[in-house]
Amino acid sequence: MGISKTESFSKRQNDIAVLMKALAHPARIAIVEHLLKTNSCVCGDIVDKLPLAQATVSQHLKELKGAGIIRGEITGSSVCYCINDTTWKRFKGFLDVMFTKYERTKGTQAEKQSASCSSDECC
Amino acid sequence: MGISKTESFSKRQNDIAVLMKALAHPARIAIVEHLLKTNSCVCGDIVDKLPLAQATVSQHLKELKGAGIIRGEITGSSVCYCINDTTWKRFKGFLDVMFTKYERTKGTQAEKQSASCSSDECC
DNA sequence: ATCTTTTATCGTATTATTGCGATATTACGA
DNA sequence: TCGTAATATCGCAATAATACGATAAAAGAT
Repeated sequence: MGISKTESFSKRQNDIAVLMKALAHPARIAIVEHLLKTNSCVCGDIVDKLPLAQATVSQHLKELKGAGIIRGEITGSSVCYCINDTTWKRFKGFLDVMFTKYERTKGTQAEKQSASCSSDECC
Repeated sequence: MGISKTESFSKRQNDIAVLMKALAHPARIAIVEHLLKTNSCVCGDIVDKLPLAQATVSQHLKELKGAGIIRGEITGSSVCYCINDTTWKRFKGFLDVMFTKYERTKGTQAEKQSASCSSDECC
């Protein structure tokens, strides 16, 4: 997507961005949602569920795996995918912090923001 | 980023992907974190805080705004940015559902998954 | 050994993103 | 009105993502 000045940002910010990017495609959301629902994650099943060619699905799986969001285990000639607990918890942790920050700021400035950011001092 | 078959996926999945994509860059994470911390969101302040040219920051702001994550209000010759409450809550809602699904599946299959997805029936 | 099934990788056309200088736009002040 | 300050947009070069057919690689089955 064009050169990115990742080195100018914190590791934390880059980590979050990597996870978000991995989920920044409806096919990958579909894959993750499928894995969240059923833990049955043979690659072929995922290919069958998605309206994309096998090669394309494989590429999406690779990206999710690259970001650490899923793990794949070889079982004979098929591969079994599942959510990577460690990363998923880390992701949830990042978001919890952000959502908490939001609530805190919201709460502090409740009156000022009542008219949804249209007062002089809202920003 | 190349043609995407968005029409093949649900509105929900596309909506989530759009929000994730908007946050899939460390600069945009930095902007959102800044807005979460201080509600002071004059555009110039953000430009000063980021190691990017003004034009580039403006483009990132536009993308965040396009996804509905932030809102911009014109105040004289400057623009005041803040988190868009509606979208932010919707985003949190999407993620809450995913995290809940995860906990549920995890709980249900606690024994099977004990060895972290390496048993025969894990997937 | 050969064929089949399953998944990954390669090659490639198309399209999107990133970053920035240059320039336009808008509001304010002298 | 003219100049200045604050943002947005344009245009471009460089790079990354998407999708898929073709093909490779690995494991089972016959």
